[in-house]
Amino acid sequence: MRTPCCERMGLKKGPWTAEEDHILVSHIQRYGHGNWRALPKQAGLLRCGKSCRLRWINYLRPDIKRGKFSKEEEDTILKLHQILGNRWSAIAASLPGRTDNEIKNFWHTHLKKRIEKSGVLHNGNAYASSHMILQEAQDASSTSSSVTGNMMIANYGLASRKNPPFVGTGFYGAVSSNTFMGNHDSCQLSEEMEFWYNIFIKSGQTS
DNA sequence: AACGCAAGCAACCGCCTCATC
DNA sequence: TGATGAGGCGGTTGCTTGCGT
Repeated sequence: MRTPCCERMGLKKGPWTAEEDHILVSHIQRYGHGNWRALPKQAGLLRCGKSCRLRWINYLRPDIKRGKFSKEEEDTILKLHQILGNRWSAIAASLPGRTDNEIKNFWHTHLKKRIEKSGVLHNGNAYASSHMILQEAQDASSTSSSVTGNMMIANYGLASRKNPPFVGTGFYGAVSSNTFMGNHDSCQLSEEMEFWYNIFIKSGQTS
C-alpha cells in the first residue's frame, strides 16, 4: 500500500491563495513543470505535486477558456459522451481551452439533468450492443480495412478503460445503423462520419 | 433580515497505467 | 519479471453563492 504524497507532514490543503497561484505560475513560466513532485519544493510551495498539477491544469494554464459553454460545445460534449461515456479527458481533448474537470462539472450540473429529463440516456442494453458493434467493426476492418471499422475499433479501445463504451444511442445511431443495418442515407452518413472522424483526428486518438 | 436549500465549482482522494530499475 | 514511483484520470466531497420563503 502506497502512502499518498499529500500525507506528508506540513503540506497545505484547501483553496489556493493568490500568492500561491503567483508562485506556481511564475515558477512554471520560468522552469516548466518537468517533475510535478519536485516542483512544489523547488518553487517553495507547501503543496503536494498533485495539487500543483491540478491547479495549473484546471485554473492557471494560460489557454484556459472560462465562462459559459457555447451551444456548439454543449453539442460536442453530448455527442462525445454518448460515445466515450465518462471519459472526460478524452472529451476535453476535443474542446480547446476546456478542462476535463470543467466538463465533468458542467455535465453533472447541467447536461446530465437535461438528458435525464429528455430520456435520451436510457439504453440499459448499451454494453451488450457494444460487443455486437465491436464484432461488426472487426469484421468491417478485417474484410475491407475500411475507415469505419478501424475507427470503431480505435473507439472501442478508447472507451474500454473503465466504462462500458457506446452508452446511449449517438454513435450507434449515427454510424452503425447506417453502416451495418442497411439503412442507407449516404449523404447524411458521410457528414456524420466526417464529424466523428474530425473529432478523433483532432484529439489525436485514432489508431 | 434570517434561514434553509440547491446549484455550481474547486479541490481532494484513490485507483489505474506506464516507465524505469 | 516484479516492484516502485510518477503522472493522469474519474469519482466524490465540501465550500461558496444565489435564490426562495
